[in-house]
Amino acid sequence: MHKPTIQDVARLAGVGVGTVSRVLNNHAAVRDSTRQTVLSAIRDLEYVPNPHARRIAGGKSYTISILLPVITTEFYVRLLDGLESAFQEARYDVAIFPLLDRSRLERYLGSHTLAYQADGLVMATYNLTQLFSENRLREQQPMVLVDAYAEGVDCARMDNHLGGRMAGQFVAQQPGHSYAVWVETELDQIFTSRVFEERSAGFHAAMAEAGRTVSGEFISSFDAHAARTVAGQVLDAAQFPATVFASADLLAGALLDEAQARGLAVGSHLKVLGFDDQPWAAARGLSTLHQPVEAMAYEAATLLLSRLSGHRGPPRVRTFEPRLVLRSSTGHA
Amino acid sequence: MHKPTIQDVARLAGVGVGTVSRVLNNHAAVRDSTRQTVLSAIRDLEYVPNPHARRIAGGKSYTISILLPVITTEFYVRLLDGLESAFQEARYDVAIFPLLDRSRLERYLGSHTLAYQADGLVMATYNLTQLFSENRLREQQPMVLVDAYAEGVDCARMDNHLGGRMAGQFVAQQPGHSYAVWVETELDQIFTSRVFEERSAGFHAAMAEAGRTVSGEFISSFDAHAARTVAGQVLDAAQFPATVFASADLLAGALLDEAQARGLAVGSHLKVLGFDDQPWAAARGLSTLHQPVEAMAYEAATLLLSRLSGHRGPPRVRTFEPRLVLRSSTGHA
DNA sequence: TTGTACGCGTTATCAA
DNA sequence: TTGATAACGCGTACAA
Repeated sequence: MHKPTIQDVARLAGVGVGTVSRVLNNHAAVRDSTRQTVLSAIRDLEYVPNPHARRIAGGKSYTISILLPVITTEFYVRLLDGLESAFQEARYDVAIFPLLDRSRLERYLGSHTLAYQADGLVMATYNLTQLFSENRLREQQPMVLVDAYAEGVDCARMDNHLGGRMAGQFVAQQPGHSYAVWVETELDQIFTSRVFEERSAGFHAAMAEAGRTVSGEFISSFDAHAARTVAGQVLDAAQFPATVFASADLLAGALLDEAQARGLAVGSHLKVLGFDDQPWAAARGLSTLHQPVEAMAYEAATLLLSRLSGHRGPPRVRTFEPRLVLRSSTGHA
Repeated sequence: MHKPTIQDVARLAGVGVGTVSRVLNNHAAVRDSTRQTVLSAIRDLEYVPNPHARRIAGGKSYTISILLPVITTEFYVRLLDGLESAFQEARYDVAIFPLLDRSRLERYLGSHTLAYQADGLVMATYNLTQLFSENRLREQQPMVLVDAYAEGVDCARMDNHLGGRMAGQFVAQQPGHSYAVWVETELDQIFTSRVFEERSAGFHAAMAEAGRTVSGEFISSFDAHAARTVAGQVLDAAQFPATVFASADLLAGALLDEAQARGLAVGSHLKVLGFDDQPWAAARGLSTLHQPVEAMAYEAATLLLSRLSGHRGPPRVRTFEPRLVLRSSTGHA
């Protein structure tokens, strides 16, 4: 009474194992009536293909490893969801490798873990391609960058420059003074993402085009406590009416908190624009830039899958655009 | 120029594949000289055994899957580190499966992901054993709970009751009024952890034993914004001098913030005791309960590995004790 | 359109 | 102590 195999299915359905395999893999020509017979046999036996046997027979591991930073933020939850659903459709498995710090990166590179044995690699946010030159990652491994950009690799990225520009254009239209809060860049070269630099460049370009000046800029590290402290600094320094572009919703949320504590009228006296559209943003009326994360993730998976099925050709870059969502924190709706 | 197989190693070492396999698995009798020959061949070829082939031939996959909640908090970083290092020592591979919500749990159970095919299962914080009765998880799969407890399964857990008790004993010694802040319990049965209930029970028991009453209790969800709001409520309601036990450092941190904003003297007029000993706790002078997370994780791995190597017998429970760390938020040091 | 037979990389058995 | 060889469950040429 062991787990049913493809043999059992074939016997019950009265066909050869080859036919069962074809049904399993949606292969070309199988007569529809036999397909049905096979499928019902599969159901009856509650047959589930053994993925390990599939891997060994097919010569592929049917596994993709995903290297990503901390995953608690909504952004990475959505990213992971997009990637996993796309890969699952293609019957690929996913090995998640959270990159928490450099020592974990070393562990990944050094050990011969499952992740390292994968057919393909997805790298999120960080541009780890510089590890190529160190020959740490096998050059020929098919891979794709999500939410990051590098030359010579397929990329699916958010247009953060445009996002910053959209923010700048909006802010430039508001009366009064303009401020911005940025996220501190990581010191470790390898773990540096250019996301916030790009948002900043776009923001400044738009402000300059509109002939507006930024009255003050602030930098915060990416955690709630620091954000709140910086929010206090911003409101101490600001001249009102003021519009603040916070380059991440985390920072914008802290500004809303601090403004509330000070009894400031958010939406008129003080306007706040965030970036990310976190789940709570709608409830708190935070205007922000929404990112099509799932679409970007899905596209990244598609790019990688095409390489895995033999696609050659120059690296492709897919760019996704944020969308401005206006709510009460800027006096809308 | 493909990946070397056991055949290649055997050929280079001038032995049979059986011998190589024996060396690989530390099997009984292999002459030491041939063992060395084989090992050096393995090194030369940079040979790595194919886990899928092992799975299919030997019935084991040498993979452990780890089901755990969001992993950004320091607690899970440390937990993951402890687990990974223990399993790596035993040459087991690790498949991480972050359980972000119910849909991801479904994905794990429904699809036949790598994680699902592992030899063993580690479940962190959540007690998912009720899924057994639904026959969703294969009953016979070796598994261990970390940071959780259930009957009939090996567990490595923190004694949260004792932690709460230690907090209660400390708070009971302080003059003035006593308050407590708890973390909201998840609504979803499956994702319910009893951690905070236990801390609460221990706390109340200790207070009762000391003949002290709790002047007020508050509940917050586990996020920075809510914590700050609740912190405000606590300080609004409190009569001073007051000592507040916050059942998680996240909550305690919000209390420190709010107290600072109000200009309250922390350490005398207001004392705050947290739970977790987050990395920032020392810098901010937060008194708190430190948890030996790595040790607990390592022990969990050991329990599981013993099952995998054939250990039978009744479920074992290993309990770890928090340690009270006193800093300036309670007027120490 | 379908069935047969071989190969994938490893472990386990058995004879040497 | 070793080597040859039969499994393991599946994909896929190739033949029918």
